[in-house]
Amino acid sequence: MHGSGQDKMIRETEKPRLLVVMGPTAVGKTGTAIALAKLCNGEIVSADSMQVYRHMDIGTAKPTPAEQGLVHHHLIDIVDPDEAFSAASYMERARAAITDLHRQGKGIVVAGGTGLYIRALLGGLFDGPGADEALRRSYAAILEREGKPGLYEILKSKDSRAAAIIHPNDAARTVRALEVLELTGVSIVEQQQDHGFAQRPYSVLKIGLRMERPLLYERIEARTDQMMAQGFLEEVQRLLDMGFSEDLKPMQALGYRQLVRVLRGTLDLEEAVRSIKRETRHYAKRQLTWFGADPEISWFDAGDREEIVRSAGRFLGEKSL
RNA sequence: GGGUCGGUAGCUCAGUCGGUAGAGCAUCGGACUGAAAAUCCGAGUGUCGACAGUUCAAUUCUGUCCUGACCCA
Repeated sequence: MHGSGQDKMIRETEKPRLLVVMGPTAVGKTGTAIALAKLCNGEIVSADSMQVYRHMDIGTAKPTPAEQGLVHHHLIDIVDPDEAFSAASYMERARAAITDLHRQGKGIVVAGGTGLYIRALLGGLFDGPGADEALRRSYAAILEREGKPGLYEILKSKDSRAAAIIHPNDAARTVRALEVLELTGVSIVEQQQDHGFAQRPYSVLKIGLRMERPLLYERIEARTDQMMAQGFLEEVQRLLDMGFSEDLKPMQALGYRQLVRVLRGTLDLEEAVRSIKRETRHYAKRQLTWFGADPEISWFDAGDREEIVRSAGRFLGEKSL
């Protein structure tokens, strides 16, 4: 016989169970996540690299106040656009939120389209140094002066293992590899291989939402038009008025960078909307590639809410067995 | 009605002094460990308007037709 005290102990020591809703942009993750959260008396932990920013609402397709009123959302509106943020900050804060929810006995639904953030949350990141702005500025200067070949030559001479993996044109990864080597003395490749995203702090059901490509693209275009109608351009103007520079990372995001140019008068509005639609399609394609490579994902038709709920119920139900 | 210039990839076009063709964008595929809506890599997907003639061989030359733009009436 099991006493209730023992049950409680088992429950407290077992890993938190997570429903993770993933898929390309505009496939309907928000609605599915809300439905699942209601099912399990849960709350939502967003896994979206843009929705973390305050004041960026329309362009990031953030859940509306009404939607956020239905179910509590975490990891949304947690930093200003001029604050540093990263996959590591995400991991730390999302894990804290999950620990909290688990203690409260709440259900937990992770939902988002940022593959790296989900991977970091579920598997960890190698224990390396964060961004070193001074170092990055100095490499940016080298890049400016000598171009990508010059930067890559430095990597080749200092870390041939990393150079073998990183493409000469990929300046972002070249800089990161140099940064890690300089700050730790150990090749980034070695540290990544040792780590291998091997942490398993959670018990997870990965729910992938799929949709026929033409329909997905239609939804992306319709949603872009809707964003414009809702005042996306005005939102960008507001951000600039608040003093957030167009050089900030989040202001380089899809849509924001085009609309900044419209406001600067260097891009035609119609052209900008076309560009946003096109690049959002490309973005969805990259997400599909990322998630498609994950063999742990169970895929569902985005519209088949019943089947998703049934599978989630089975996964969560095992908890009480 | 006459004339000129066009019709080649989904789009805009280049090209072949006759040996079945290639750029940009679109599209498709891939990578991704502290910027990830970022960054980067790869692939041409084609009745060369139609029919006929010349030719070993025609998308290319010739003719007719269809079609678009412009000019003259």
